[in-house]
Amino acid sequence: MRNISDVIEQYLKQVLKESQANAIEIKRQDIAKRFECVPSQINYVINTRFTVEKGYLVESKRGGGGYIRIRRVILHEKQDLLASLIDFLHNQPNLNEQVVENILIRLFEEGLLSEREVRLLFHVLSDESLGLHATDRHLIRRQQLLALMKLLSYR
Amino acid sequence: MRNISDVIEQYLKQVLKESQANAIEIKRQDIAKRFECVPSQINYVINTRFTVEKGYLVESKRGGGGYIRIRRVILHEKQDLLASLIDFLHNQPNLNEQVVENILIRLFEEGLLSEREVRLLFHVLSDESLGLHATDRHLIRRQQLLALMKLLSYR
DNA sequence: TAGTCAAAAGTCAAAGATGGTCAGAGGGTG
DNA sequence: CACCCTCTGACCATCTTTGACTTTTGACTA
Repeated sequence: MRNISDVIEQYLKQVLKESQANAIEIKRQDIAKRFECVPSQINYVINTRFTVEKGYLVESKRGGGGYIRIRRVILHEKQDLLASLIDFLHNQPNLNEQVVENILIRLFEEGLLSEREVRLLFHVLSDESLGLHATDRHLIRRQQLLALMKLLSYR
Repeated sequence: MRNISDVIEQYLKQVLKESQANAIEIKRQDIAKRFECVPSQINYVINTRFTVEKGYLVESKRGGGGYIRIRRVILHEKQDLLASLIDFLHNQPNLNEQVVENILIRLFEEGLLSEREVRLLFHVLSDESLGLHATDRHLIRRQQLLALMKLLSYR
């Protein structure tokens, strides 16, 4: 293998495969030492190889007792729908309540959200809840809906 | 477990669970000795892990015969829980990710949200999703969480 | 009763321990 | 050569641990 990133990637995937739990917890420093590279190399590997689209979920904690946890997740089969909604969100400047509702209902119809989840989210994303000026509302909704899509992309 | 704070947290929660009274009384010095740490470590654990929004109440007394009493607050009535959280939201200026997570998990523990709903909402209310400056984030979170409480209050 | 002292617990800031980010240098490939 | 990955290190953010100093409380003493 030609570069260290690939080697580290393979190593992590191997460990992941061997673990029962679908998840591993590593110490950045340890891995860096094992492969004799700088710690930030590990971030590079994770950012380029263990992304959500590739079916991985990464959490971490800093400070004493810190760790990086990598989890294998199963992607939802409706990636196309999500991609098109994400695309829509990026190009639609006007995210008023009606548009938000449409999106949420669409997600419900496609089986990605329950009725109750739609209600919760709609309430949280409503004009009343957000307050603010219209432009800010649109902006925040876009970001929050995008975060939602990202979460829905796996089970 | 990685760090002493987590260990002490687990220990205290265990003792709490085993006690009949929903409350325990400890001597700071004793706990510190048991885990071989400085006494103020205990304060750290209490301040970071046994917070109001997580549903804990802490009282203490100094001097001879001093103690620290930790009480688990259990609110069987949905309205009581929501009222106390609403109260908390109004009085807590600092609504960072950790606090938001604590609140959502509390709602889960008391049966008002499912695990998945917690994940959805936490994601939507995360730093990453909100972007913005800290103060604005806190503000928006307060409003959105209050909206959530309101919705949850009528079943 | 007032004063003193020792035994708690509290506070806070500095030091320690991790992980994250980012921009620029380095290298391989079409 | 141009471009796209990789690699590196300086600097940043966050959580934990530690210890010096402070405050509170009750018992004992004058």
